[in-house]
Amino acid sequence: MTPDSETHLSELAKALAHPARLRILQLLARTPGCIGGDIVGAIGLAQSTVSEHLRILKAAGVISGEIDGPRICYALAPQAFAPLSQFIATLPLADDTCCTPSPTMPEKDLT
Amino acid sequence: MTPDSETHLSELAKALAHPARLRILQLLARTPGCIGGDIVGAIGLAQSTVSEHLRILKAAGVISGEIDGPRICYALAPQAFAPLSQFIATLPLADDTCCTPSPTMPEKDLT
DNA sequence: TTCGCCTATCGTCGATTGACGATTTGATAG
DNA sequence: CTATCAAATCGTCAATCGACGATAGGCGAA
Repeated sequence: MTPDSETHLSELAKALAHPARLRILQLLARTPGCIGGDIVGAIGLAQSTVSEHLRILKAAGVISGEIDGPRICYALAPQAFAPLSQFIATLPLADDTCCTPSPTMPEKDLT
Repeated sequence: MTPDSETHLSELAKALAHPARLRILQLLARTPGCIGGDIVGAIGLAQSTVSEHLRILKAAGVISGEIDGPRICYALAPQAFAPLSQFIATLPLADDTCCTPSPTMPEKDLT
């Protein structure tokens, strides 16, 4: 794992690390066509705040914004999350570690 | 999607949203047995900083810490990431949206 | 051109995060 | 009991984040 890919992965994760951004992504996934300012109404935050979240998502490369006349058409770039999925998928290699209490049912840990 | 699960997902993502924590998770995944303070040496941060990252990971439920004599045995809880993987997996539903430039090859977007 | 709508950017604010050294807690060894 | 080592917690600091209102820019309609 190069420091580069580490940074990239953490930036991908950061894009998902906010409820508002999760909602935006879901909204994009659900909406059949293009969507612009309707996002503001659906999310319930100020227009400038939503724009900022969209900027973050775009900077992370997980959405793209196409200018479509007076508005903008946002679309998911689902492939962008592949590295993150892969990373998660490679983690459970160690499910036979010495003292895992119960990986399949970790109800109580010493929080 | 309940507000609850939104929060939970964003917290899972936040656990991954830092290079040091990614490195810790990888280290845990790679290490055959238990591991305690060796993490500090491997990560290259101060002991208190590493301890804080471990606390965050534990709070997110993605690792568990078992007291093992004078040290602590940390172990992954790989299942913890399942909700996040699922969320990502459900996103590409909209790959037929009106104006996706090219979901399979989004080389250039209007960054 | 001028108006109105949609989006982006700017500036500011409080809250949170990340890092560190210093200190405290906990358990084993002597 | 005391020394020692590992880990957690505390206190502090700079940096980043998230939200907002205000403002600026782009485009179509009148």
